[in-house]
Amino acid sequence: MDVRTICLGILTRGDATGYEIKKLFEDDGYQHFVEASFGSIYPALQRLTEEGYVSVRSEAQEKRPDRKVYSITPQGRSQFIASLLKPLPEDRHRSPFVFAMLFADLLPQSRVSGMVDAYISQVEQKLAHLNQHDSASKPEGDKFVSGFGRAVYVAILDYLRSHRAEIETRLAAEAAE
Amino acid sequence: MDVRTICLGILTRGDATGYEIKKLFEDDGYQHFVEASFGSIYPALQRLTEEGYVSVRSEAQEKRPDRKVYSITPQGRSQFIASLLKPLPEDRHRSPFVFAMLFADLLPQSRVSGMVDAYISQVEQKLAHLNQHDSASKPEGDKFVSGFGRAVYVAILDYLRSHRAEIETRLAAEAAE
DNA sequence: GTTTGCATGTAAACGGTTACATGATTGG
DNA sequence: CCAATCATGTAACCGTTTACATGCAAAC
Repeated sequence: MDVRTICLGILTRGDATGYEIKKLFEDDGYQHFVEASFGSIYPALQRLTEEGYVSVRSEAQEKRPDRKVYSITPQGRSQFIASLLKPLPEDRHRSPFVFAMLFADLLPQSRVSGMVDAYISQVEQKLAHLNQHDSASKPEGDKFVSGFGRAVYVAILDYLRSHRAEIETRLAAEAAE
Repeated sequence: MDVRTICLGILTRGDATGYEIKKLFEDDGYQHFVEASFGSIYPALQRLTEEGYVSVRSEAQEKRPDRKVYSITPQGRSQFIASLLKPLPEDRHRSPFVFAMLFADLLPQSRVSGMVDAYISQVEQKLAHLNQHDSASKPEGDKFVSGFGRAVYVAILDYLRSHRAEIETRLAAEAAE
C-alpha cells in the first residue's frame, strides 16, 4: 500500500491536513502497520488533488502557513474502494532484530541479551500504546486490527520470554571484537 | 538491514554464488524475514568485492555463464559483526491485508471473507514451509528464529479464526461496486 | 513443447526518506 | 531558555524492484 492509497483511506474517515494525516499515523494506532514522512505525504496529496481524487480548501491563518484541508471526492472514494477490491500485495516484514538473531553465535552473549531486552521493551511499549488508544468507539475494522496487533505482540513477548535462554546460553562467544 | 549486510551474513555460513544467495532467501526459511532480488544482489556483491569484504573465484562452466563463487574475507566478517553491534534499525511491517481490514465497512462482506480466507491460507503455507525446512541441524539462531516465526504465525491464525466473524457479520455493505 | 532451473548482469523507474528552508506560539 | 507543536513544502539522495538481455539443459 503506497502513501497515496493510505492518504485516501484516512480521508474516508474525515477531512484532514497533511500534518494531521502524519499525526494519525503516529498516534492513532495505525502506526503499527503503516507510516510515512512529510516528504511523501505532501506530494501525494498534491497529486491526488490534480487527479481529482481529493479536493482542498485553504484556511488562512495568521503567522502560520495556511492550513490546507483535504477532503476525499466521490471519485477518490470509489478509486480507494477499487484498490481494495483488486488482489492485495503480500505483507513484507523486515526485522533487523530477527535477522541479527540468526547470527547470535557470532556475538558476545551480553550483546544478544541486550538486543532481546531492547526488543522486548519495544514490543511492550507498542502493546501499551495499543491499549491506550482504545478503539471502542471506532469502526469495527479498527477494533479488529487493534486486536490483531495485540495478539501478535503478546505472542512475541511470550515466545521471547520463554525461549530467550536458548540463544543466550552458550559456552564461549569468542567471535566478536 | 540492507542487501549488502544480508549477503555478508549469508556468506558467514559458507561460500555461495549470487544465484544461490537468492535461493537461500526463498527456500531456507530466511524468506520470512528478508528477501531481495537479483537486481540488488549482484550489484551488492560487486561492491562488497571492490571494498574487500568478499572475494570471488570464477568457476568456468560450459554453456553457462561462469559461476562466481563469493567468500567472505576476515574484513568482511568483522564488518558484519560490527554492523550487528551497533543499534539495530526498527522493524517495519507493511501489511496491505491489515490496512484493508481497517476499511472492512466499505467493502462487500464477500470480499472481506475472501481476503480473510486468502490471508489464512497464505499464513498456513508459510507455517508449513517453516515446518518442512527443519533447522535442527543448523545454528542455534536458526532454531530460535524459526520458533519465533511459528509462534507469530500460530497467533495470527488463532486470532483470525476466532475473530473473523466480528468483521464479517454486518448488516448491509452498500458501499462497494 | 513448454516450463523450470541454472547463471549473470544492466538500466530505468519507483517509492520513499532525509535534510533543508521558514517561522510564530505555547508549555515546561 | 529550550523544546515541542503547528504548518507547508522542495530537492537530493538511496535502496530496491522491474524489465530487459542472453541462453542452454533437464524435466514434465
